[in-house]
Amino acid sequence: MTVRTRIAPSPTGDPHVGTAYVALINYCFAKKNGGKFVLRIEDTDRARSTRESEAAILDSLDWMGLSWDEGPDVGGPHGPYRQSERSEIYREHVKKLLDAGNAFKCFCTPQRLEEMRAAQRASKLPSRYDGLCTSLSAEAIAKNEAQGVPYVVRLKVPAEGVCVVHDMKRGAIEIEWSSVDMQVLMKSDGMPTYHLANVVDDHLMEITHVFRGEEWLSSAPKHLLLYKYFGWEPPQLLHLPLLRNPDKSKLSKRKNPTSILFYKALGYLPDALLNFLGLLCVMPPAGEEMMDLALMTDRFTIEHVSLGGPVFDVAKLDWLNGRYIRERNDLDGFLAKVQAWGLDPVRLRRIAALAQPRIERLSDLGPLLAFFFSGRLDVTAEELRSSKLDDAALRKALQLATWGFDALSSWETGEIEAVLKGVAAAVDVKLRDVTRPFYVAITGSATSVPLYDAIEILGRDIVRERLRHALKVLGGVTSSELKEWQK
RNA sequence: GGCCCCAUCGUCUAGUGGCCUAGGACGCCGCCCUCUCACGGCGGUAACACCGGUUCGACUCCGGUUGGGGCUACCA
Repeated sequence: MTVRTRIAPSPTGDPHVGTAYVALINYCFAKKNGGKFVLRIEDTDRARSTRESEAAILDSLDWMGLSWDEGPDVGGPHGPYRQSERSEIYREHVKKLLDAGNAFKCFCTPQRLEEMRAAQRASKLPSRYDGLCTSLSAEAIAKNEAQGVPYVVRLKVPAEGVCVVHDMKRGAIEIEWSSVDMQVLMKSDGMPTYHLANVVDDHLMEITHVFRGEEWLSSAPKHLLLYKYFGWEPPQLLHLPLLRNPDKSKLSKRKNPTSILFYKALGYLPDALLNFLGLLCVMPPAGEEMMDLALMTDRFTIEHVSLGGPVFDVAKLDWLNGRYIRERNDLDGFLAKVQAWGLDPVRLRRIAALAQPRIERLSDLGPLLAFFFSGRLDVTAEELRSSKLDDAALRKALQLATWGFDALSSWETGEIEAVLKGVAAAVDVKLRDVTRPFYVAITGSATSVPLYDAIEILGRDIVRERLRHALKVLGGVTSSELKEWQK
């Protein structure tokens, strides 16, 4: 049997370094065993999935040198590779489950479910669907459907016994069926949930090994149950540890840059970033930690995938990136990389347009534009402070802007301006008064090129990082402030 | 709270019962090189979470404790 692995990102945000890490492991295992590596887009969340995100994820994985044998862009024998285009397949499979009595229609309203969970929480019981709709008569179901009452389809779960999940590294894991929820398999909009789609697709796409994040471990019983209901052989499972922040919590963009785009924007080389991720799952040759993809593939073994959640150590990434810059490039190669990174004609033209009206000598460009070619700016609290806002209001403004920017679906000056206007209103000062500290935080100076353009050109990731830094030098935000401002 | 996973220097890790007075790498410190800095070279700092077993012998096996993490959605 041919080994087939997959990476199945959800296009609901920026391409995450964790996705690249999981992809790398799946890639290495497939290639090492002469198999295929498949890319599938899990866009069953209609509200959050976007084509822009999908494109960014594909571009980023490609940028890092991870190529797939089958996927939405290159096609393949098991397509389509985008779940939103496979609705009919899921519908058929849900029908099979329903007909066999392995799933049931649930007409409970979100309100009832919420009340149910609140009651369960109050009495300290595990949160789990109470099974009300499992006892609905055929007539009641028909009546509801005739009236057009929206419903979901839920998985029937054994009342007792244990499910044994075989993890390739952790061995047998026992989970009580009584702790497994009657998961929604098909949402009221007719789209499947991850749980259903992932099982159906992995089977149909003949995936033999599933290496995925540890966050899926506790839902593995649901997946195994589906394989059983369908009469299919489940793939081998291996749950990978989650990448961590320095404080050991799950790597999150709230605390650290997580987007591959950020690392690209800062001038990390794709080979270095990939090598760095490889150090977390491949044992390098003695005395040498530089590895290209071919070497990592060759050396990959699941025995050397460690289970402890690794901290994403930027200092080590920096060291490795430095080595790639100086050891893997002659001067011409280095120059080409510099040009590709910072002297992209389109970007440069936009920047030049901002600078031209504001300079008297070309040599004014350096100080005026340095912030476009920098990572973190070493801005101090003194520089950020303004007479119009006290520290608390200043922090609130920065935090609200961070949230506002994160929520933007499109990154362009109009939207950016709207966020800042909202922030000004929220802290009750004129726009120009709230804007000043943002100039400092983002451009490093209170006098600079237009802010909205600068923000747009710098990109979401660097802006988030600079706002985070500003917040940090101002003493950070307390959790009570966070709660208060969220309103 | 409940369920589950994990546990070697600050960080990434080697180590699969004796080879371990625990090895490497990053970071940090010192020295050398040197017009500065960086690079490079050399040296140093620093860990088996704890408590019980099993064993002639535990970093390695088992149990408990502690700590960390994940899940607990009509998100993935």
